[in-house]
Amino acid sequence: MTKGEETRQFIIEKAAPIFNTKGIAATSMSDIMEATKLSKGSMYVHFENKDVLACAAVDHNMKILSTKLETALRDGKSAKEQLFAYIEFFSNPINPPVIGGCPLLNFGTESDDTNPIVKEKVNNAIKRGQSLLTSIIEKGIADKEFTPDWNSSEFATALFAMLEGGHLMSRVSGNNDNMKTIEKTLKKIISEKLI
Amino acid sequence: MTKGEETRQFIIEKAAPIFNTKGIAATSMSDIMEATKLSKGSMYVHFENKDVLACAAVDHNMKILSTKLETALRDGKSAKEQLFAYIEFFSNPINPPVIGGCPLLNFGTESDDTNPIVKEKVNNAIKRGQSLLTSIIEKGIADKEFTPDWNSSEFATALFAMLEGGHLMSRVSGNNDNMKTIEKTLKKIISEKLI
DNA sequence: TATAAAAATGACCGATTGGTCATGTTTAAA
DNA sequence: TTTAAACATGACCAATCGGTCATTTTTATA
Repeated sequence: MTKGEETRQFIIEKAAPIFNTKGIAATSMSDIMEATKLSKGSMYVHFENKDVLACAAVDHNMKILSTKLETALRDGKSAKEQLFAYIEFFSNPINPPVIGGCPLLNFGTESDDTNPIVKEKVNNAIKRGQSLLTSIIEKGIADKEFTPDWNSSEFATALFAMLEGGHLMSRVSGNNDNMKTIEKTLKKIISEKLI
Repeated sequence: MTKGEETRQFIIEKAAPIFNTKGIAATSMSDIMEATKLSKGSMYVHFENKDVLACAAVDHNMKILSTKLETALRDGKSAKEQLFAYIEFFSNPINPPVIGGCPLLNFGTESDDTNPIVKEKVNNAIKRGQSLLTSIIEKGIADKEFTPDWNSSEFATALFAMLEGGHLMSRVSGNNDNMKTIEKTLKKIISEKLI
């Protein structure tokens, strides 16, 4: 990595949690300057404008999420264990895997009416999440772990929605109670599908 | 209503959809001035600052939501019908009952890390939503409509989370497909609890 | 080690932000 | 109809916004 690439990456890493916490619109270049201790001119050497930096920060936040999720799923031996790991990975919104909370929720709600580029990034990330879940369930069905009549993509959608909704509820209430209820509910449904 | 109260209300009604669409931080007083065709000074006669106006707009958006929801539930004769009406009320995020989409989702995600006052407003609104759902289910159980072993508050939480999560997914994807899947899933679960 | 390119700096720019206030106009009660 | 209070106006304010650029410093290669 050249010096320039290093600095660019450094800025992204410092900026990502700020954008995810405050939102894109509410984050100023001064915020990033303060966090990086870099001058304004230097920021614009590496990013042609704030939007480009914000997009890079969005990507980075989602990358952290998917990387950490991948790690969390790796130890799951069965499909059931992987689904449980997936749920547990999202079960602590007060101390979430990505600083500022779920970037899909944060950037999705901010961008849906205002920023089509970020919106599409979030849309694709959600689709990837859904298809990952679907494939885990289908693997479980193929391995005779789950009942074959289980509608995999339908449940994947429901599970994903519940986790995102539960994330919101817990973040706003300031505790994980709602999320724990959802974790319990989801695990019960999955257990009922075990053969 | 005095002239002043009328103007104040007029400003709130014009401002509410803007705040709900763009977000609080990204909405400027100039945006409100343009929408109301009022002068800046006039805005500050009725609201001491932007935060106060934003809070009033948040309240107004939530009021619209709860009022429309109340109307939608009124015709439901049984508990089952009311639950279905509740779900259907939220089943079209692309053309939602409140301009800009669900204010709980929008203001909740924006405020959770930055605005404790709005955060608490959203928290209370969610609690009201949950207890409304819980009481409908419990009425259904008392009326021998649902099986008595149904955990009402647990399902209320799950239902609420799924609707919010589905709302996000549909808004970001630009269509109601995910929400329709969730509607179907929820209705199936409820139907299984019918006696 | 010489040197050209890349990176970093910070003063500076116009535009916009939230907010104030003296002034003029409208409202509503006496 | 008088009159004081309430309301509306828009020029104005300091602060901050995103962004530029001439200049200096650092990097990396020949």
